[in-house]
Formats: sequence, C-alpha cells, structure tokens
Amino acid sequence: MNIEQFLLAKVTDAVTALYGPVDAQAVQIQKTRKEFTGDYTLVVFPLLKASRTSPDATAQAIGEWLAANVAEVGGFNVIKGFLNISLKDGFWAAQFAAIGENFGQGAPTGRTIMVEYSSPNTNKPLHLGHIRNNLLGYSVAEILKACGHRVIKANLVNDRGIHICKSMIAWQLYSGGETPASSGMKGDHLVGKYYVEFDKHYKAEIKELMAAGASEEEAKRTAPVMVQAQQMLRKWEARDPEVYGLWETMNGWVYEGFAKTYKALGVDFDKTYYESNTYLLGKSLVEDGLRKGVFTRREDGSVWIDLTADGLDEKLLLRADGTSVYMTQDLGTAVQRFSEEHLDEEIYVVGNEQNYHFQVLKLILSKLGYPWAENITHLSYGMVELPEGKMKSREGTVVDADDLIEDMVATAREMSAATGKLDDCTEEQAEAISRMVGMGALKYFILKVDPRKTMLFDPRESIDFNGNTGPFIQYTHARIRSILRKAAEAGIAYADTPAPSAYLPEEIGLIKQLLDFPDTVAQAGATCSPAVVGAYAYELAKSFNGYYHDHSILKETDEATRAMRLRLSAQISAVIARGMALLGIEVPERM
RNA sequence: GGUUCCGUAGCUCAGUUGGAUAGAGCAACAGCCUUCUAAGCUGUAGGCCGAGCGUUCGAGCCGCUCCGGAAUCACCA
Repeated sequence: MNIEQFLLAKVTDAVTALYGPVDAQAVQIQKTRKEFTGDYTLVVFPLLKASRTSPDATAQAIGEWLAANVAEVGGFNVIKGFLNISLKDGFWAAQFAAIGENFGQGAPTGRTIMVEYSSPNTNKPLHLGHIRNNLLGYSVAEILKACGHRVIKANLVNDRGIHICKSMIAWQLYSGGETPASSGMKGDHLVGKYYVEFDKHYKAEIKELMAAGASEEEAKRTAPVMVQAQQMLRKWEARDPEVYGLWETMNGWVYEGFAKTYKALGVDFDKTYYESNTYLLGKSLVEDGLRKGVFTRREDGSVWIDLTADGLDEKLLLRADGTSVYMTQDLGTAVQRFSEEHLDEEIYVVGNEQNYHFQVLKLILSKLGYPWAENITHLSYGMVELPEGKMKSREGTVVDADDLIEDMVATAREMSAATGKLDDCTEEQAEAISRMVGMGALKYFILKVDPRKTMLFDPRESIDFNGNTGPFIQYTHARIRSILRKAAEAGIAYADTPAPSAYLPEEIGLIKQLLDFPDTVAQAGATCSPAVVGAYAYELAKSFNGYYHDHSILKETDEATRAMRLRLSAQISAVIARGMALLGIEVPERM
C-alpha cells in the first residue's frame, strides 16, 4: 500500500466520522503543489454537501480530526478550501530506511507484452527518424519490464519487395563489383548508395523517354531500370538462384551495418522476424473472413473489406492475382504472434503516418472475432523535423544515424578535453565516457519529448550539455559517485549508522522525491512514455544539485547526519542510474 | 472532402483522473569557484495556454464552432 492510499483511507475515516457516509468519489487527495506547505492536499469542495458548512470550516474540522487521530500526521493548514496535510519527518525517514534492493521494480504481473520496433528496410541506412523509433521502442520495453511485465522485443525486418530489388539491380549495373570490403564502406551505406543510384538513373531514363515523346506515366512504366527491377522481383519470388544469392549477399552487408548502428544505440531484440518469411501469412485469414461474410470477393478475384460503415474506406486484402498486401501480412503475423507467443498485448512502435493502417488492422481483427484486437496498441510517434523543415532523402536533408552518433560523441570528447577533467584517465576510459555522454545527450534530447508529438531536432540545441539534458543528469550522478568514493577512501562507514534526530527540509524533500520513483515508472508504463521518467530524473538531479550546493556532505560533523546524507546521496545516484537505464542511457562514475 | 493528431514564454518542451498564484531549459541580463567536480548554483526579465461559446463551485485540460499546422485516405511497405 502506498502513502497516498494510506492517507486516502484515513481521510475517508475522518469524513465518515464527522459527516457520515460519503461517496468515495468525493474524497480527492493529491500531492501538494510546491508553492504550498504540506505533503498531500484534500480538496474539500466535493464534500460541502455533506458537511453543510463553509469550505474553510470543513477543511479545518477534517484537519483537526486527522491531527488528533492519525499518528503519522504532523500538522495541517487550510487555504481557500484546500486542506494541506503534512506528515511527520519521522514517517518519511522510516519510509526512506525501508527502501529495498529492487526499488522501482514492480512485482511480476504475469502479462506478456510484445514491443515491435525498429523494423527497418534493408535498402538504406538508418536515419534520425529511425533513431527516435529505436530509442522509444527500447525504452518502452525496459519500462514495461520494470512494471513487472514479461516483454518480448521484436524487430520485423522488411527485407523483400521492389525497393530491395532497386538497390540490387543498380548494384549489378553500376557498381563494378564494389563490396564493403573493397570500398571500406559500411554495408548499409553501400547498399543505400545504390538505392540512390537507381533513382538517379531511373529519373534520367524517364526524362529521355519523355523527350522522345512518351507520356510521363508511360515513361515511368517502361524505363529500362524499372523494368529490370520488376523482373528481378519476379525472379526472387521464383527463387531464381542467382537473384536469390545476390539478395542474400546484399542483405548480409546491410545486416552487418545495422548491427553496428544498433550496438552504438544500445538497442537489442529478443526476436527478429523477416518479411521474406512472413509475407505469405494471412491468406488463410482471408478464406476465414470470406466464410464469415466479413470480406467479399469481386469479379476479378480480388478480396476486399468494406469499412465505410465505420467511417473508413474499402480496403484491399488480396490482389486479383492472389498475392497479399501489407495489411494481409500484418493480420497474419498478429494472429500468429498472439497464439504462438501467448501475448496479452502487443505494442507497435510505428510512426504516425501509419495511424490509418493500424486503425484498420484493429478493426478487421475485431470483425474477424479476435477478442485481443483491443490489446493492440499503436505507439504512434510524431515525425522528427529539422529547422529547415522535413527530412527528405531525395533532397539530401536526411540526418544519417551513424553520422549523428559520431558527431555527438566527438562533441562530448571536445567538451571533456576543454574542461581537462579526464586528463588523468587512460585513452580508453576517456573514450568510453565521451561515448556515454554523447549518447546520453542524444538519447535524452529525443526521449524527453512526449512520443506522440512531432518534435524539432535542432543540431545546435541537441549538442548542448547544460540545463535539461542528459549530461546534466549524468554529471549529477558522477558527482555523487565521487563523494561516495571519497567517503570509502576515508574509511567512512554509513550503511548501518543510526538515523539522526533531525532532518533538513531539503532532505525530507529529497526523500519524498525518491519515494515517487515507483509511481513514476508505473505511470510511464501505463502511458508508454519514457518522457515521464526523463522528467523525473531531471527533477531529482536538479533538487540534489541545489542541496549539494548548500550543504556539505563529507564535512558534516554530526556522524549520524553525515551517514544519513551519504545514504541519501547513494540512493539518489542509484535511482538516477536506474531511471536513466530505463531510457537506455548509461551514467558514468566520473566525467 | 473524410479520419486521426497537434497549437502553452522569442526558441525547444513540461503541465497527473478538471483544482490553489500555468512551470522548466535554451537564448538575454546580473551575481557565485581558497570550500565534497562551475557540464554546477542563485537572481531578473519574459504569458489573452490559437480564437469564441458552453458544461460547473472551479477549465491549459471536458463539449461544440471556427482559425492555423501535420499525417493519412495506394492492387507501396
């Protein structure tokens, strides 16, 4: 039972004793805002009908009852119909002392949740948009684990289709056999280069054909590279050995490249699915849907669902030639996963451009009679925009993931060199810390924004290491760890020292903030929002910095107080580390 | 046009199930290193919460109508 529930029960007792039985809805308790003194606040307006007196008199009466009957209540004040209740310092101190090893880790819920994220195409390297996706997916998965769920991180690799064939045909025609080994280029970048190459040649051919009198549509259809790419797709589907071999080789290059980027980002997966294995799924569902009369077959043989009654459109599920589309595959994979993995819930981390797709997906699944359709969540994150506007690959305004990562790390390196704080470290140590800090800046910058909002990525601002940033929080952690090291060197033991007789208001405040951690994690999990954890870690770090500035920890002369301060600091650094870990951010011992 | 989402300080963003005087950071200005790491701390300034109605004891938050912006409405994925 948490503190709020405890107090709510006591307040309900008070109200019942004073005014008789009252609707539970009318007893509203919340944390007291910072501007006022008190820990929890009872809003008395909803109780006025029962009390039949003024707001202030009601609040006063309840406050007096609580002060007299609840040992933990230390005092209260009444302001304009708000009863602010303060709990005794001793109560908070006892709560602090009771913090255990797995603080913030929720009890097992028995629920299994799959989080699908990343889901890249294998024809080009990852960019800034993918970074947001990957960071979000990883963090949400970690947060859900901390909430006590069993989590499966899944990646669905889009490794087949015409866009892959575009890179392949361009490589065959224009590369002269270039490989990652021969060029020294990262595999995903090399393949991406030929995807761009395809587009260049394709455009040129269209222009040529149109100059020769073809219509635009005709030119697009008959351009030789495109025709060859389509031939290649048909050969791939027929498992032509040569095409299939090339496909495996080039995808292999891409996977090597992706592995490096994923490692740099610190994300991982429990399961990797490939569309080349799953793209035929869902056809049996189509038969099922036809039998149930949910789908209809047209004269040309194509299969559709009419969703106009639900305010949507008609949707194709099977082409006239019997091949399936994206929706069909997604229906199939969803059904397969829920049954094979015994999922209670699935969260798709996919950009908001696919809102319509997921709306339709859920609707179709529920029409097919799957009760778990409502347990599908589309974590629909907003686009990342640049100061110049949207990222457009054709205009060369995409921010490449690998470049961005290296820029951030380089900036961190320069910053460390400028302060000279890492001068006595080894090269390897300094590099590891720079990487931690650079990545911390990048990850925090992206994750501190509410996922579903479109966000602006300003490179200048992202590289700022002051204020509400990852490095600020990491720095607080490093300073605390430094104090704890110094305490250990001086042989100061603090773990088992008895609690002091008195606490400063700031210390009680820090204890309260610490105790909020489990609720914060639960809220972040319920809303799929790493930003909630980020804001918490920032506030905690900020409070500690103020405290640290005003009060010495190691120089405190009272032994019990010094020990308590060390315990408090240690606990804060641990919670910062845990919170940041939920965002995929590491914290250094020094920086 | 239909559907979904967004409009809060100059800029980037917070703002719990409706609660008190709407908060941070950046940028600007003014201070604080002989003292546990100044990647820090303190202060000043900055607001018709897009607009208007409504719901009620109370609205940045809920409802309706506008205005402005985004995404989507493919036999692409």
